[in-house]
Amino acid sequence: MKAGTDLAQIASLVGDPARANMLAALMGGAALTASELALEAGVTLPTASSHLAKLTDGGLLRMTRQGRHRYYALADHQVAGMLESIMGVAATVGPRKVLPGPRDNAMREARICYDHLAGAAGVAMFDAFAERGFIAIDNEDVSLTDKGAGFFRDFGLDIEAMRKKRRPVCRSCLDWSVRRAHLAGSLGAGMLDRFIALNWARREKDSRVIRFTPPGRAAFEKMLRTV
Amino acid sequence: MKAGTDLAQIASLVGDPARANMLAALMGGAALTASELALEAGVTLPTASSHLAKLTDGGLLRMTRQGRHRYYALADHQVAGMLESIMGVAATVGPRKVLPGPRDNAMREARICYDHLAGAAGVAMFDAFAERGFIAIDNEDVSLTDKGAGFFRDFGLDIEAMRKKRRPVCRSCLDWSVRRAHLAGSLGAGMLDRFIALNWARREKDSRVIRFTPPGRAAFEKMLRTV
DNA sequence: TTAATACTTCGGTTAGCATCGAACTATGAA
DNA sequence: TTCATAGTTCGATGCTAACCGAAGTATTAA
Repeated sequence: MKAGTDLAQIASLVGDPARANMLAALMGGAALTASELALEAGVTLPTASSHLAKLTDGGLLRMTRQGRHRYYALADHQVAGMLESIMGVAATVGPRKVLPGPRDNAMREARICYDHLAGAAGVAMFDAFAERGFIAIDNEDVSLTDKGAGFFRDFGLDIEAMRKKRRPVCRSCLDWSVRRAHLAGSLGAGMLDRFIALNWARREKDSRVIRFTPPGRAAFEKMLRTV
Repeated sequence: MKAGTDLAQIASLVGDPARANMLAALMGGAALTASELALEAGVTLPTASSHLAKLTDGGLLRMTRQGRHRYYALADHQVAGMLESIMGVAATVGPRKVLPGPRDNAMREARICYDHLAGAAGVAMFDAFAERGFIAIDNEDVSLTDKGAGFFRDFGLDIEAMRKKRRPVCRSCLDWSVRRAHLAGSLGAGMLDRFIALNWARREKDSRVIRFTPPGRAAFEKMLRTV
């Protein structure tokens, strides 16, 4: 019964449309200012300010001052994971009758999900790695194989450093747009970092869209084929 | 922006105290009648009925009629996972002053998490195995040692068969009730199977609670000590 | 048929909270 | 200092939704 109260407290924070829009915007991983979030949520500054205070008090956001700006970001990975899991449920039960506009198309193709690659490109990568036995999948659980560790090391990732961190190396994450799993965890984040470092892709400013460069797209697809 | 709306829709369903209490009660895995859930939520039948309709429409619950009863249960695995993840956030953020009721106590003590043992008993077992060097823990990653393989073989598990499967043999899984790791993967599942085969424990019907038999409890604790 | 149980629907009340404008605080620039 | 930008606090308003009692439907029991 007290469990229900805790549940309700957190969920009701997410359950308001204005706040939910702010949280969704922050799932891109970037920290945003109060004004930007107000715009994103479609409310005035005072309203946004009140919501942001609630979210921060509730432990869902953390705030850092920088000059006269206040940057808000998701508090931690656990919060991001919770939001993804709610989105996952929303995607499976939702009406799903939205015809995607041009911008949505880009989102469906490749976007950032907290800090790793999601969308069709993310799903394709996940499938390719599984196919080749670089990752082992057991329902919800994903683990890195020895064979995979070798490949990712060659690709420029520091697997040992990842293993030392508290964050899971491998995780699957359900994609709301395609309803398929993609690669999360520090491995997923590391791969996206590498793509950007190699100039295969870049983040679109103030958006969750990931744009592949033409040579990057080719290299990415080649990697999937040869994998 | 559409993402935020979906998010809010689902979260607001969970965000009402009465509904959250119902959902929490249903996390036990058992299907409950409308009257039972009304009692659980502390509201009258009409109010409960209205809430249950919303939850069912929203895709969070599924209902089956049986005579003049209507049994409600969580819609699927994904919904249960979402609730767990919200509880996880609530636990890290929340005041942590919950006095668990008798039923919650059983859940905290020993319950099933997918297919392996969780709760205090699961954590104790995990710690004991780690202590003795049967499993090696490197932050998130857990691996089976040679010494451990010998022990588990003697206990009746087919380690070689587990290694052949794609599923990771060893995994750790974070427990929301105690916030400590316990043993997942095929080894975790195998151990629980053995406990049940040995009649040390059994699953409570329509629930996630695991009940140890008195001799089973003694044998389990002896195993932990001698391990 | 009658009665009882299990649950839903309807209607009206109430309380909470999201919202905004206006005024206030704080940081930075001229 | 003065002005501008960024954000918060306050007070009033209005809408939503949770709630219950009473009446209605459905299923089983006698």
